[in-house]
Amino acid sequence: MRHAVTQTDPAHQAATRRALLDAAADVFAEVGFRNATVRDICRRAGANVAAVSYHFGDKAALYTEVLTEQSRLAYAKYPNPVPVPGLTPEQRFQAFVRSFLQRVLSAELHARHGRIMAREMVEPTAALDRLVAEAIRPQAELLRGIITDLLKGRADAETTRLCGMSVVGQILFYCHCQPVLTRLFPGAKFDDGELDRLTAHITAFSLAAIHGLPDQPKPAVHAPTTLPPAAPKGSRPRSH
Amino acid sequence: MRHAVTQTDPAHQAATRRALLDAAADVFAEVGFRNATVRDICRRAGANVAAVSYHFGDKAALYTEVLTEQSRLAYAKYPNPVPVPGLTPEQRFQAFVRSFLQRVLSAELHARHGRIMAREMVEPTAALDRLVAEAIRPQAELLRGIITDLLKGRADAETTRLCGMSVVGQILFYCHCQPVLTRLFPGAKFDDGELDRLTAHITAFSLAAIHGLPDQPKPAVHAPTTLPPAAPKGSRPRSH
DNA sequence: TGAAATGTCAAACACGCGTTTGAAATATTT
DNA sequence: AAATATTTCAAACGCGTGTTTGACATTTCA
Repeated sequence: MRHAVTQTDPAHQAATRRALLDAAADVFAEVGFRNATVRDICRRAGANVAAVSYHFGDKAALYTEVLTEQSRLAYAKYPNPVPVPGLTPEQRFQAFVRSFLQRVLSAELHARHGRIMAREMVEPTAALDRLVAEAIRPQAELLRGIITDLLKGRADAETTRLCGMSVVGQILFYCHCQPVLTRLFPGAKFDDGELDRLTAHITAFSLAAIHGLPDQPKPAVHAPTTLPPAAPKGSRPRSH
Repeated sequence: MRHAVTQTDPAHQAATRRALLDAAADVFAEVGFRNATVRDICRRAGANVAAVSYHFGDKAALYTEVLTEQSRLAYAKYPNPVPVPGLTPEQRFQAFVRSFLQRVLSAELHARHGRIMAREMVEPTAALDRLVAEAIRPQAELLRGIITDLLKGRADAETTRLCGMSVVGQILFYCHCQPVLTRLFPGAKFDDGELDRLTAHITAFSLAAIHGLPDQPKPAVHAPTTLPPAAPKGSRPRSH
């Protein structure tokens, strides 16, 4: 990769920083910030051990740069749906789920964004606060708006929030639990090759849930094995 | 005279081993296997650095013992619902969700089981295979049976599996994404103090979804922003 | 008792880590 | 061409890690 040019010709000089960012994105996605070693990153980038310190200051600064870039790449390639007037809330909902899944599972981006985010959630670094403010909270607000429209005033803010978490939980499951899924269902894939299937299921499941929610949230039951608030047999609350 | 046991086992000698297991459970839950240090564990246990090596062989063996014990404790305190004849699938479903949430969020057990499992999923150790075989797969089978009953033959095996993952995804969300949740909703708690609320929501959401699923799974859509399966009116695919 | 077995401890070992160093190699400017 | 700035590199530094060591304390039991 570097034999065609001398080591310090301009193309190669710019390339070292780029190679470090690429290698670091892979390593951080694979093993997380703490377990990643700058020696491994530099080896994959074909650079010297001191390169990270020289080009980025230290390992943490490289990480935040990778985090920012991967997030930017994911949203650039798979942006949130733009609010086209005339779209039904159901259509906006499906588009939201689909783009979310794409960003998080995209094989073309090596699922780096999703895997880095998953690690950041289980083992937060100092970069998480900015990430929440700049990426996650807008995302949550977008989803909240869609679900509010879907509910058409049939539920309070708390229920709306819980519905949002039910949706995001379904999506992130395929990202957070890959190691378990591959062991539980060997042979089955849960990458973006299954994008259409996963989008269709999560959309159908969630829309049926939101449309079918009882108008007033039932009070919580206390006994461990008490009656669910659910309907008896035959009642299919798909009122529509 | 002692009994047939030739080895010495007064309560006092067993105390160090016990203290190590307790301290290790806390530390592993807080920072994960890789980031945990035996020095920290031993300090909290009031033991010497060499204690882990002496009593358990090495750090990894201590970890698998902690993993096994915490799983056992969680299931002992909050067992899966026993299949009482006469219970509706809806009742069995709610009991499943509730006990799952309890095991994973229990403050009394310091949420150790859930936090350790969350880390094990994002960063698997050699212990994950056994964990899947002994704990996770039976759990998945139990849920699959309940959902099969709920669906009453209205969906194929693949849809049943996807529904199970939608349910588990909702539950694990509160366990996997705590750091984000506390930043996104400061002041809100998502621990087992909210057990009733979370159980009620996940149960109502999922039952409405499962009861409301279309009888035949729709074919997956292919265009990135095409119609959702439930589009009332004004359906006009976006061109972009 | 006394010797063997068992548990504890401070110290040290071997290794991997992030980072720094100072010189050498290369680009850039004068 | 000379001088300066930039980038690379092998080597090493300082530190934290899991683990081992060997002396010492305690318990067991003939």
